[in-house]
Amino acid sequence: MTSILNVPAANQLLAALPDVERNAFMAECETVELTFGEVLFQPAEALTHVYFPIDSFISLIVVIDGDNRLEVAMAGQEGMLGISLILGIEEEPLLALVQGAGSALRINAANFQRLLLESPVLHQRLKRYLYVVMKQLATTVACNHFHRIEARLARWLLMTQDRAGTDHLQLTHEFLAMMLGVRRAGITIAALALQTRGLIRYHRGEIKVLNRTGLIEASCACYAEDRALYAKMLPTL
Amino acid sequence: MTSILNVPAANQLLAALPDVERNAFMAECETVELTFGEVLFQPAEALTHVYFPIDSFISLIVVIDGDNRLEVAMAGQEGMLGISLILGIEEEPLLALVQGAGSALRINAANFQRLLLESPVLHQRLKRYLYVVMKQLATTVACNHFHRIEARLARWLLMTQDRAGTDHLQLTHEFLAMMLGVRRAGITIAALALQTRGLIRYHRGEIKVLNRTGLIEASCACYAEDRALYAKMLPTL
DNA sequence: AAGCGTCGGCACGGTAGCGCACATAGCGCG
DNA sequence: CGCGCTATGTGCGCTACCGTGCCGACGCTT
Repeated sequence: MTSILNVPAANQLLAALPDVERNAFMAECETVELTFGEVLFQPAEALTHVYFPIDSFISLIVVIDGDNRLEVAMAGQEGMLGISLILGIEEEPLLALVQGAGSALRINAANFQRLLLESPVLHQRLKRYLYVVMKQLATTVACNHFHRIEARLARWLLMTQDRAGTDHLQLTHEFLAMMLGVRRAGITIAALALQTRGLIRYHRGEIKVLNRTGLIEASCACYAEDRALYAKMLPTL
Repeated sequence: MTSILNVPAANQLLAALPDVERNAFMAECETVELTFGEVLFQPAEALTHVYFPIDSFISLIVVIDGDNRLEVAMAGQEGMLGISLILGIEEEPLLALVQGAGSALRINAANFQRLLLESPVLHQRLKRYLYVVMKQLATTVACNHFHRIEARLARWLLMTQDRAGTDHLQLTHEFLAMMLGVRRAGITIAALALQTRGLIRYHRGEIKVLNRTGLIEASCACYAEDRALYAKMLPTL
């Protein structure tokens, strides 16, 4: 009887909903397991489902000039995938790549749009989330432009840690280089600097965050700003 | 009698509306003159009005680390200012700086939100515009990261020309440097290269576009992509 | 225990763009 | 006509990062 109340709390956008709305929403959802490297959306492809990660997390990536790639946003249990459907647009602008395996709630696009009309609190909450993502996108333009690799790497590790919900991440330098749009050698140098300062430790694709506070200091202010904006717009209650 | 039909056609978001919706909207609008350098919104400030430029155009700027500035979007007669109000959020994330003096339609925030509920075509059109801006933001992250100053400058000049509606722009290197987040000397070099190729001519703050096609070739593909997306999502009819 | 693929450290020369500073040159104003 | 302001050109040394390629180390497989 109470099981329905325990499960959905895992996604922060859904957790704070009134019971009626959440139950109606959950009734249309299915739980899916996402595997590392899976592509949820291709740019400009028709959007058939919307995802609410529970313990998985997904990178949103711009593909430019054919082969250049750059991560511009990330979604985990604090967010959702398929935000353009909030606007009634049935395609996603970005490549959505599963970066942390785990489960997510999934809902059919048509049902999602219908429920949006019937669930005012959900609708408002998702519009606020969309706003947060937009502002973060704008910040990211400037962050990528002005901040050095080391600070951006620190920010990125923190964001990932928040979404993964563990201090133990599985990431190679190669992968990080693609996310930040830089050389692998560039990541090696930055990661080495963070490790030397005792903030992280890594070894063959396993990164452990040792000192979160120090990592925040090493990152640019963009990380703290992102968090503050989310907390302000989408309080957990 | 027909005057109401002539004026509003100037803004592309409003021009394509059914008469009923447009008339209702226009009834709440006032025309204002915007002057160069005027600030329409400060980041995180309460949003009292929404603007639909007619022949003015406005830069949306991220302010980061206290003093760094970078333009991340632009709005002219093809767009609007105050997009977050489409989502029901009464603050803007960015600094809105009038870059081309001219007129704009202005509407009170409360009336705007009310009209949105009563005008389905307008609402849908604005949601599509918001999507376009979001995708352009994402593209801009990558553009600023991967493309060189010269290409970005060319793109920027083209975007500005479209919004100014003339091949004669008033812009100093100093100003361009701020928009692109680079040194003035960097702009001098890039502008000189474009001038040498016969694409533009400039002199003490006056820039003339001589060869639009050539300028498009000199710019990165981002310009053409932006245009294509807008045309696809918001056909002029 | 040997082999092999993956991961990370490192070195090389090259380049875009930086910060700074200074020089020139139109243009308006008295 | 000359003064001063603003806009532009340019030079210098410097930094961050690039592309490439190599090598060693680890650890999984057989």
